[in-house]
Amino acid sequence: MFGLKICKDLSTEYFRTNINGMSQIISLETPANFSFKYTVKSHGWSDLPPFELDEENRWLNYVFTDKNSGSAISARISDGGGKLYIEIPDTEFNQDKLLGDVGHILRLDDDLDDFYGAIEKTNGLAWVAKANAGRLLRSATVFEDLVKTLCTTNCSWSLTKKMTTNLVEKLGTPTADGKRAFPTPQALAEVSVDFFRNEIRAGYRSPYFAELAESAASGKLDPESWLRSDLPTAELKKEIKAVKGVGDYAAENLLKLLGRYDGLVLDSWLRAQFYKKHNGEKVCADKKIEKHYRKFRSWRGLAMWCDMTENWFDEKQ
DNA sequence: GCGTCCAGGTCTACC
DNA sequence: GGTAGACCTGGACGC
Repeated sequence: MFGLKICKDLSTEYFRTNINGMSQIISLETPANFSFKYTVKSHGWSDLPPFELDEENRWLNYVFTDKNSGSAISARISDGGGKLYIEIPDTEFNQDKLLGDVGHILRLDDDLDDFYGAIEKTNGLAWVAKANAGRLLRSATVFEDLVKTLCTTNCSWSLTKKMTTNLVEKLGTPTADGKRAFPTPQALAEVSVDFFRNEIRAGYRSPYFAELAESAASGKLDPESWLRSDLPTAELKKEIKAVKGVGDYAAENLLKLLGRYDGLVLDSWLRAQFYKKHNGEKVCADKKIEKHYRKFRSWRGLAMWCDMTENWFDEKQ
């Protein structure tokens, strides 16, 4: 396992450099089969604030929150071949927590050997292991991923971006350099349903957001506990679906970000991609899609995602 | 510029 | 368990 443990091990080996006395750079070792490029572009999250991706200059920006102090800092993460370099302002911030969060969002502790083994003999998927793809970018908290997933339901990607941007800009903790973190459950719980409707443009989802924020802020619901849950995936899915506004698609999307790939996360886009690639552009039942990926067992959701997003990457590594 | 239609996933009521 | 209609927004399109 990489992630937190390794981050702790590295905590005494920080590589610090002052840049004009304004910022410092911390380095973090990555697993041998980690690809920065394939991870940050693994799905649409890098397009949503507080993520900011610069493909040309190869860095990913994210605004981290220190839960204890309540402060937020903007961090620029870039790849240095075997290491990540994280540039942060030269200010007081819990660096162990920051490194843990970086490991979490980039899935450094994901063990994909079994997945690569499951797909290595499958025509059309060999590139995945070769490119070290398969790590799916996620937010620093499950709560943030849950809210963002709700923002993807029943709307266009542009509306998802709009809602997420409004949440961050109107309710996120500001950083010293003018950026904002994703709002905490407490910050969301302080605004009304009308605020979600009129300011966030969440439409009919507004009461769902208000209810979710209230539950998470009061401690009645603890989305972070799902990361450590021992429940079988079907049971955990049932628990996630108990959140108003979360149906099959949203629950499976969140499970995917929790590291459980049993579900295919079928939405209209994914179905259309499958019809195009494997069914002669003809519509078919979901059961046929499920049958196609059944052989990958607990990895079927990740196998399908990689299969459908193959053409997102210009050249294979 | 305005009106209309459509896509998108979930909830609720009903069978 | 399956199905139909409502929910709401932004984009596309026609006028």
